[in-house]
Amino acid sequence: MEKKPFYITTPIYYPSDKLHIGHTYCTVATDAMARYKRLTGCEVMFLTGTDEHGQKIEDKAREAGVTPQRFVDNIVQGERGILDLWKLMNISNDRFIRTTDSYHVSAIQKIFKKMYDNGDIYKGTYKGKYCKPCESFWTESQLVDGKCPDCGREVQDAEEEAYFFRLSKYADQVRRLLEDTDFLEPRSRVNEMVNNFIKPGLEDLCVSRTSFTWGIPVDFDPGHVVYVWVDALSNYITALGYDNDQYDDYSKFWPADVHFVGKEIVRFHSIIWPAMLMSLGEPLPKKVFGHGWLLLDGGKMSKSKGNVVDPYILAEMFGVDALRFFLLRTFPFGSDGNFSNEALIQTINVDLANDLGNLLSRTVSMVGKYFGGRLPESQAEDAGKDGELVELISGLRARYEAQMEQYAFQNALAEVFKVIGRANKYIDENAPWVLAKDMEANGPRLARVMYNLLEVLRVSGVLLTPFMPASAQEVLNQIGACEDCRTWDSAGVYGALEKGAAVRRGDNLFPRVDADKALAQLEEAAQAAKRAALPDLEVEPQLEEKVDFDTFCKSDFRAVKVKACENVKKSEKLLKFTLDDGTGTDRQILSGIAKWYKPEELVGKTLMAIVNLPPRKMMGQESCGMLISAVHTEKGEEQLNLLILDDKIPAGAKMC
RNA sequence: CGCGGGGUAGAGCAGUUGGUAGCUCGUCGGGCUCAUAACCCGGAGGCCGGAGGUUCAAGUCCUCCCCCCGCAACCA
Repeated sequence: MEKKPFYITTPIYYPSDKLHIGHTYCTVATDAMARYKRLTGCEVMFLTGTDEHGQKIEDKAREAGVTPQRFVDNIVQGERGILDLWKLMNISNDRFIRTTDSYHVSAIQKIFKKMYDNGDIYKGTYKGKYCKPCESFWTESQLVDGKCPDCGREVQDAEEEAYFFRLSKYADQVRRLLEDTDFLEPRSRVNEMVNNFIKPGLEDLCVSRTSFTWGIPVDFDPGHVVYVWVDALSNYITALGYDNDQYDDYSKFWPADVHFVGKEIVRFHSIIWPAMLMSLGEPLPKKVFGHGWLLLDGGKMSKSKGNVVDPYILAEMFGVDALRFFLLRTFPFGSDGNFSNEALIQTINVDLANDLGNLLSRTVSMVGKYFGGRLPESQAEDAGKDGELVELISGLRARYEAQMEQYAFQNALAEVFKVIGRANKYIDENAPWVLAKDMEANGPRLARVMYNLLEVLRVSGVLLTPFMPASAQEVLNQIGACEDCRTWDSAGVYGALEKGAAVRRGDNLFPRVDADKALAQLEEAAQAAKRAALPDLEVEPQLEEKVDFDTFCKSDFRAVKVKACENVKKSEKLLKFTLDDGTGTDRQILSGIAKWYKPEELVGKTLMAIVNLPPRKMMGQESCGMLISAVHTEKGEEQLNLLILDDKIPAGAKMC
């Protein structure tokens, strides 16, 4: 039988920075959906990727002193980059598109030309405010107090030649699409779009730029590059081979079944993207789903707030499956959710360790203890005691499916865990350890109790596979599920597990997390990350104030030789130097550099000192002058290097 | 009156078309011992942001007000 195609996408992410937990959330959700569809027998195309052009990347690359291409290469392919992250998170995307891929670039040029030729893209002028020193355009609303938001200087009216897309032409069609169909979900987003953007009147959209060069050139008009809309949104079709020879699945997979997008880009996907496709005469995607954000302390996550959560740290600490599960189990997909480490740990401990992990552990252990790991064929059911559980198992797949089809991951998982909870209760009701006291009489009954528990684990295991691929397989392995009873079909029926399947006890699937310890570790990791984010190298800014030559000349700098050096008792910072300053009398200087130097390594060195500072007492000892050091900051940590001079310079030589 | 979302037990959330207010954690008490000090049962704890209104009946519909959050057009 022909498999039903299913095409699902994440947004393509903007690699100006490393990705955070919010991106991970969206990608994990898409992955769970893709795996679910594969499980049900669809032929799935799961696309994700990166949107790599634009001013911001160009600027960031310049700051970093590399070409834009190298800059994005590093974030995408580099260590702990985007590809690494998706590998770590066990993301099963079939394709990964980068807007710098050559096939995409040439396809975009064709698409742009096509829309130009059909009259939907035309040349006009883009009016704005221009800041000359910054060489940047701003809109009226971006200005801060009427001045350039970057440098605060005055801006001037300016015009720039640009291409525009006739978005206005499609306003009515798009409005009907939004209001009369379930193209955009959740429904609450529709009002927002219509009220905010369509009702006030859709203006034509500026789709090219001349103010930067890091973009796809408009091939028939040098100097212009394609601006983000056409470039980025079209990825969903170019990745299938639209207007290029790299791939050839367009007819098979387009229109997409669903685009998962964050609520901040719903506008682009529900207004601009359909309009573009209308212009191209191509079918529209079946659905755009705008999911919510993960908030921290009720507010938005952002670099500037310094509250960005690093998925690497969490995955490494708690396990990939636990993190994936948490994200989809805890938050309704359509609305915002409050992320916290406490909630993550709680979910792991309650759902995964106490309920699921412990159910597996106690069940497998009892099958081992009472039956040597293999249940007998002869089992005695007790309709009164088993009925409710058996019915729950039989209907679970259908309830799960109903929720999954609405992208209600949270509810789908709640259904699974309702049954897991019921199974734990079932153990209590049937007290297998009591039955086991008389195996002769109760053996078959006990076997059936255990079998029912294994069935709960089997069906749950199958249905949890899209969320926790590795752990769910381990559940199925431990209960000895055969290949045929791990399928979607088998998850829909009670009794698919072979009666005599052999269990195999394994390690604890989800160990309990020690919350206090884990939180302390996370705090530490966060601090470390903060340090790593500090600039590699910082030096003090130069003084604005001038010093006159005479004043400068009053400072008497001399070469000095270290005759002896020792730590000052009871002082952590001070070293005591005995110096030859060329006068024939030893000079003593105390210097707060013990953190950087050991006394013995400095003996015999030639250093630089200012010798006419007034003597000063430190820790009860006199210091006559000061040794000169170079200081700078690395990763926020102060670094110090003494000026060590050439040994051929004689003691007492004047510095000038 | 720019737009949208939200204000429900100590915390975090669910509440479909109006009909006795639920879940998880925490807390208090009990049970069990197979299991990852886990599991099971029970109790306490809410005038569902405030004020009006519709209705036999409102967290759920209508009006007004207060508070929190996000977005506000080329910023990807």
